[in-house]
Amino acid sequence: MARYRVGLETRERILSATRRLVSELGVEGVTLKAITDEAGVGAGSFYNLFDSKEAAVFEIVREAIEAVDPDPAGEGTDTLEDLVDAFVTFMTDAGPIARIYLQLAVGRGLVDPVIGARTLRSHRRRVERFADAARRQDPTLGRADADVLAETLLAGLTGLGITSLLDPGFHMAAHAQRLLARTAASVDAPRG
Amino acid sequence: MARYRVGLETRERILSATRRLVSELGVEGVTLKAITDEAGVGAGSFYNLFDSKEAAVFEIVREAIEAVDPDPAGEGTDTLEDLVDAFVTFMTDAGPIARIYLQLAVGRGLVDPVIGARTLRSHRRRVERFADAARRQDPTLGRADADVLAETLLAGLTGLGITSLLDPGFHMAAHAQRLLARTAASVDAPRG
DNA sequence: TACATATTGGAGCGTTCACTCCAGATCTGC
DNA sequence: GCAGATCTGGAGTGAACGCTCCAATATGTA
Repeated sequence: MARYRVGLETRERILSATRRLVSELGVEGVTLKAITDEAGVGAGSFYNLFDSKEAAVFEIVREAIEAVDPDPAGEGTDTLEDLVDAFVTFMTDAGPIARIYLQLAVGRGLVDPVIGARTLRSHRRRVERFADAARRQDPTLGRADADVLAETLLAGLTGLGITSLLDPGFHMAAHAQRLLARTAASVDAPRG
Repeated sequence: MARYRVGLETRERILSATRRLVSELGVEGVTLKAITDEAGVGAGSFYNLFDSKEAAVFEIVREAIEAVDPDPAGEGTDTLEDLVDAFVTFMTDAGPIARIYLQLAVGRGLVDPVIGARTLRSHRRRVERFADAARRQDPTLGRADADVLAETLLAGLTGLGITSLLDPGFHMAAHAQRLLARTAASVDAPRG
């Protein structure tokens, strides 16, 4: 939507403001006015660049997820451990944004079909990446088994992530490492 | 708050209406007016019986969770499998209410400190019940190990529940059974 | 029956807030 | 430096909605 340089700069100012405010107050806690005031622009400028308040929020979440991607180019060089680490990093280091992500993906995705479909799509892509990494590490692993492993691992990570955001004292990294070790082990030797 | 018979009946009508509407439209999607219209009462009657719209929603979620409890009396007779089954039943059979539960616990709990604290408390209670059941089944299991097992298992179940609500084709029961088998097995033989 | 207490409906209050509109300023390619 | 597109602020719109208030009525109790 932005074509001129000033427009692109304004866009960045708005995204920074949105990131700051939404991190602190959550999606519902932030008004459009707060964002435009913080960015030093009028509402008209905002709507010249974004379709809605939500669109700006989606954008900052997207950027935050992309920032921790261990293989942004999609070259297939990431290991299962890389992916788990990235997930943990996102949940712990990008805490406030991770909160927003879950608020949107779970809180809204379960109610709004459009957001739900979007969430499901990105979930499926993530499962596939986890499964691919698992098969690279253990070529004897069948596609179906790898999918189940990936689905289970991701489910566990998501649950741990939620707990970690609810409980500041929760040590997600340790739990995630144990989870990865167990999940992988149970594939090598299905009944220990 | 209700003392007279008519009040108790009104309370039930309001809860039924809330259950119906909120199941269909989500918490934010339902207005107080919709609830009172559906229940055939005025706003005054509603507020005579409930502190807020939210209070009524919490109540129906509480009742739905209680309804699947395999050991409501807390006699310590439930097995790990019972608890996993109850969780799966809640997520699949009570689908619409489970949606509301997650919407509140995750979507709101991560933003509103009061709801967050409440969610964390019930999470801790649930971890304890899972851990107790695990130790009854395997008395050699240490308390710390049981807690880790419970925490991990619950995290996985939560993640699977979210996926199951997002993806109608997802077979949660099968994944949960596998998860239980693997989690338990990995404790008996930590490194397969 | 008389009295205290509970219940009732629903008008309306007070507020919030995303978004529209548009005239004028600014930009960029030619 | 001109034309046409883009960008700008911010007043204003319009709708939403949780909750209060209270006089009238119903209920239970002694």
